[in-house]
Parts: sequence; C-alpha cells; structure tokens
Amino acid sequence: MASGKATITDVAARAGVSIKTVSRVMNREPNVRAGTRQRVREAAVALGYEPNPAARGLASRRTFSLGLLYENPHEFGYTQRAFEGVFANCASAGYTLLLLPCGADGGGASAADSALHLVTHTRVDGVILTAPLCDDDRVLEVLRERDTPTARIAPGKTDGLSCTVRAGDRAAARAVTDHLLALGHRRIAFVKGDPRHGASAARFAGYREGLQANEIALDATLIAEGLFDFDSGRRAALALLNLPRRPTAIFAANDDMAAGAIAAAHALGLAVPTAVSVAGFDDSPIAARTWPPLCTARQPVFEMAAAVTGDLIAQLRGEIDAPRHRVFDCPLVLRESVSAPATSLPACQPQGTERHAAS
Amino acid sequence: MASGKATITDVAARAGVSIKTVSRVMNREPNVRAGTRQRVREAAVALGYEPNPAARGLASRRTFSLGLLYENPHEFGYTQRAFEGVFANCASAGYTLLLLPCGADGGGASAADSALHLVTHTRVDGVILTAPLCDDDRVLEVLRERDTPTARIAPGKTDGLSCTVRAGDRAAARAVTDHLLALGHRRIAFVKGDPRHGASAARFAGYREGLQANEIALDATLIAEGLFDFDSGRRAALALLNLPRRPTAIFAANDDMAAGAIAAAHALGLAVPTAVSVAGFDDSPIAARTWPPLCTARQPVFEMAAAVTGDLIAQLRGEIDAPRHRVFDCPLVLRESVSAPATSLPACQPQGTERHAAS
DNA sequence: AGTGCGTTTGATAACGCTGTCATTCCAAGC
DNA sequence: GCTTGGAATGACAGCGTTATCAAACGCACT
Repeated sequence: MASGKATITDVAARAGVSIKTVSRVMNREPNVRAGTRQRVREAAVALGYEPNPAARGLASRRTFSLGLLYENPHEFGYTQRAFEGVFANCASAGYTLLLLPCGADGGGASAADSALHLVTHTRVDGVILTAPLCDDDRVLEVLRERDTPTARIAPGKTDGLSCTVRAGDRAAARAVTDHLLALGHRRIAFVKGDPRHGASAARFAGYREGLQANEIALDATLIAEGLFDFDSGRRAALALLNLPRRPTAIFAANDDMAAGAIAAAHALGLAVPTAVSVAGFDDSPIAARTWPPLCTARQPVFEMAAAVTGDLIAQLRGEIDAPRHRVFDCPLVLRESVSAPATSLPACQPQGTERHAAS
Repeated sequence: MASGKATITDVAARAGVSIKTVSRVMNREPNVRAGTRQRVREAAVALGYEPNPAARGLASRRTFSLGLLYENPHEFGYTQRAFEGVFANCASAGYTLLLLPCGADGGGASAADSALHLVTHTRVDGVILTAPLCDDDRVLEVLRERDTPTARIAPGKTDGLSCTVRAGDRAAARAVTDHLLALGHRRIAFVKGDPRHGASAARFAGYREGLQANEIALDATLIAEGLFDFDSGRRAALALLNLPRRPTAIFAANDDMAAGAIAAAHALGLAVPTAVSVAGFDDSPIAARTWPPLCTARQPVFEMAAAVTGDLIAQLRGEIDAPRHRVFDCPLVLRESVSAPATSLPACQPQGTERHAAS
C-alpha cells in the first residue's frame, strides 16, 4: 500500500470530508470532531499519505526547518555533540535541520554571509548559533533585520531577544580548581581559551575565584594563552613546563588543549599525573581517549543543544513569549590525569626517547 | 535595497519580460538571448531576488536537497569529515543538505525507517549513505523502490546502480604492514574492524597479503576482533599484550582502536613504540592527538565524500548515465607510534603507577 | 516578396497545500 | 417551536514557481 503519491485530495475523498478538514487534522488544529478526526487519520494511513512539504511551505510561508550555523570547530567533537542534541529535538517536533558550517576554515563564506544565505535563500524558520558566532554582531544584525527567531548556544551575553543556553562555566571551573587545591596543588597553571568565546572568560574567572578563596596570589607566569585547540594547548603547556619553577598542575580551559598539555608533558618526559596533573573542561570524546584519561568537568552539550532547540521551536509556535535563558551544571569528572602533587619531583624516565623525527 | 521579498513577477516587470523568461534565466536554461539574460540578471540583483524554494519545489517536483544518512559512528570524527566534504559540494551546486543520524544509538528509528522518512516526508532528491548503512539491504531496498538516486561511501560491494566511493583499503593496509615488516617486525598483531563495514575485510586482507608476501605464517593468536571503537581496541590490545609471546607491533584497523591500543600499552607499562609499535588507519583527528602520535594511513574522507556527492548531483542532473565508482589512495603517514622492534624487551618504567581508580 | 524552420518569448494552467470567510450543524435557552 | 451562538465544516482563492504549448520573431532560401 501507499506509494507515496497520495495527495490531500485523495485522503479527503476517502474520508468523505473536504481537503480543509484533512488539513486541520494533519496540523492538529482544534475544532474537528473526534470521529471525523479518526476517519481522516485512518484514510491517511491507508493511503500512506505524507503532506508535501513544498506545498505546505508555499501556502503557509513557513519552511519547518531550522538552520544550525557553526564555525569549523577548534573544539574537537563539540559540534557533533551539539548537532545530535539539536537534531533530536527537531526530529521529534517535525522540523528539518540544515547545517551550515562557515567561517575561515568552514568553507569560504563569512559568517554573516552564511547567515544571510540561510534566511534569504533557504528561508529557515529559525537559526541556532554556536559559540563564537552567537556573539558575532554582524550575524546577529542580519538575523534581527529579517526577524528570524534565533537561539544561541554558549553566548557571552544574553540580549533579551533570543533564547540562550550556556554552561555554568565559572562555577565548574571553580570546582575543578578547588579539586586541585584540595589535593594540595599550589602552583596551578591555567591555559585560557579562545577569547572570542564567552566561556573562556567565565572559566578563567572560576579559576581565579578558586585561587582567591584559598588566598593564593595569581601568578601571571602561570597563565597561558590558548585557542581551544590541541596544538595551542600543547605549546602553552610546553612553555609552562619549561618554567624554572614549573607548575604541579595545569588546568586547560578545554579538553582538546588539555590533551595537548598531556602530549607536552609526555614529550618532556614528565609523567602524568605523577610529575604534573592535567585537568580539562568539557568531557569531550577525547577526554576518555588520552593517557591517562582526563580529569574534567562534564559539559552536557547534547542536553544543552536539545533544550535550546526546544525553546526555539516553542517560540516559533508562539508557546512562549519571552526568550528563555538556561544554564546547565557541569559536574566534575574525576579521572587519572589528576592526583596529589609529588612532594619532590623525581626525574622521570622519558617516554618515547627513541622515536623518530617523523613527518 | 532588497528586502528579500521580491518575487519573480517583480523581476519580470523590472526587466520588461515575462516571468517565464526570468525563470529560464534563473535556471540557466538555453534559448534566451544574451541581452535579455543580462537585463534579467540585473533586475534580479537590483531587487535582491531569491527564488522561493518552496514554490520551486512544488512546481518542479524537486527539492534540491540531498539526505546524508549515517549511523552514530564508532569511528570518531569520521562522520564530521564526511559531512564537510558532502556539504562543500552541495553548497556549490545549490543543493541543501539534510543530515539524518539513525540506528541504535543514533536516536531510535531503524535505518530503514529513517531512509523511508527521508524519501517520503522530506522528499530529498538523492541520498548519500555512509558505511555500514550503505550495505544495509533494507535501506537500499527502500531507496530503490522509490527510485531515489543514491551514493554510497565505503560500501562493501558496488551494485551497478549507485555511485560509490571507497578507499584503497587493501593496498593501504598492505603498505602499513609492509612498513612494519621493513622495520623488522615479525610478530605483528591485527585488530579487526566492525565486520559490518566492507572496509574491515579489505584491510584485513591487506594485512594478510603483506605477511604472505614476506612468507610469514598467519598466527591466529595475533588476530583480534574489534568494532572500530576506542574501547574495543583497548580491550583487544590488552589481550594481545598479555600473550606469553606478545607481538612487537599492533596494527589496528582504524585510529580509534589504535588509540585504545596505545592506552592499553600505557596501562601495562609498555612504552610505545619502544616496547610495542602501534599503527592505525584513517588519519582521523585523534591520530595526531595520541601520545605518541599515530602512524597510520590517511583516508581522504573529505575528498571522497565531496567526490561522490558531485557524482550524485551529476546523476541527478542527468549529466552522467552510468554510476561512477571511485577509489581513493590512502598514503602512509609516518608518525612516532611505530619504530623498529627492540631486540630484547627491557622491562619499562610503568607510567601513571600512582594513579587513582577514578570514576 | 514569400516560404519554411529553428529560436526566442509569453499566456496560462498546474503543483498541493493553507488562510479566509461563509455556511452548516447542534445544543441550549426562551 | 424558534432563536441564538459557538463549534464544525467546506468553497475557493491564493502561495511563487515551473511546464506546456502556442505565438511571434528572425533569418536563410526560393
């Protein structure tokens, strides 16, 4: 049965009603008698009827699709997890999802141009922005001009117009710092994240707060700049670990950089966590794949993305008036890359000493 | 100028032609005088006209969108790279891309149901399947029933109906094996991939071929089963490295499992590559993030995905008649996880001895 | 000038649905 | 029984394109 060619007219004929009533049933509109509704449903199923999205879109001036705009991520695995969360909610709400990578390494077009394309050419009903695009003024302006409802994942600031979701970055970074302090670390280095991301500053603030609460002065030599990617983390850690008085712990603002820090430690023949502890942030897929596995704070990206997508759809449906702003906790994930500092630091057997200088 | 509300009628009026002519110009159809074409183009630009995809889809019975169906991948990072490649070509050809994760961990619906949804509800013009879905008979049947042009990435077998692209798995696995042999390894273990992937058998065949060419008998105790994910690689390596006569090298059928093997070696206090060499396959993002970095074969996923997408679009446009089947080379990537075997194996300083049993 | 034929253009009918508004139905109230 | 008003239903006009087919055009030949 059902060759996918049935139209609303066929269903209407079979159910003995007008096409308008079929339309009402398919769109879950009120004011249809229960019996009628039932009959229409059965006819639709029997014929394998699926509304034609193009016709629906043309008549209703909606596309039932959302756009997810993102930059090619330094944060390894983040985008995919966010996508899964967004998709989960789109699918259940009957929305279609368009991904749009953009930015320098994303494929040519500027972020604002991509956003423009999304709203003019593709005509999505709403747009979801991930960091750092969600703080890009030109992108936001384009979307505002077109009155496109927008949701933002991990923005630096909320704006009272768009739904947002973010992690409790400061509190979680504070918890990681407290954990290191509780183990006895006093020289804790911090590798900052990409300054374009709002989360970077918040995580750094949590780190500072933790030190302050323990009356440890901020040591500027222990603060390094990073960009959220593996290599910037590796380089930052290399510099930190070559310091005359090197830190006993490195807290990197995300896992990818922390993985880089672990690699740097290995390269210098410093065992983790014996010689130096390393903590990250996110609990991204790589956190469980380093050796030793990364101690980190779990950012529930899937859940965050799903939640904000739900809010956006609710807004599109007019179910909520004011935009929602959600904050998710990031629980500490204890893994082996962190331990109490050694009282003295024995020179460790370097690893991979005999390795080649390879391509 | 251009508020995105201009219709084809506006453009026609401004250019002084009929809407049909505008349509012809917008669709690059022949038989329009050069001057007319020019005038229409200018009018369209001046008004900021963008064709309405819904109207276009309704009238032409096409959606100008493709679906990418994939299982939530064990292969870490693979899907995202494939997506980028597919997207790159869709965007330049004016196609829109719909991602559809499916399968057990993808979000509920079975693969065949997802495929059905794609062709009935979303009505994509074509579908791209990644392994292992591209060898799923039910999925293929659904698509064939609906006459949906299909492209397949890394299928086990070609079928003469759909465009395909795959890596030269056997040759590349052979090259990795040869490399290990050339360094002097004789006890080379192999961790197989997910048997549902066509690539698994091909890579294993390459490994066997390499041994055979060097007249080394296949040692069944050195063959382990894996599923392409980190943990199955870790477990397989753990077993192999606990063998009475352990291998001097482990060749895992993909990088994620190889990363697991490295973790296993570390856990047993075996230095990589001093005590045991580890090679992977894919050159996925994790390959550069392990310690030591992974020696592997580079599978050009982006390029493969882009190529097969181009073929699919060409097929949709009727530019090619018979489906194309492409094979991509996977060049060897030399990195530090592989070296010549030690003549004798000194007991190594175990790493992370003091680590906690953490959560 | 007239004829023929391929090229260029346009009038108009779909495409399958939703929005608007009129109509019908039905139970309650007098 | 007769009104009344809200709930249920339907007729019909778009929505902005493409497809069809006919008309007009322009050029090379008689």
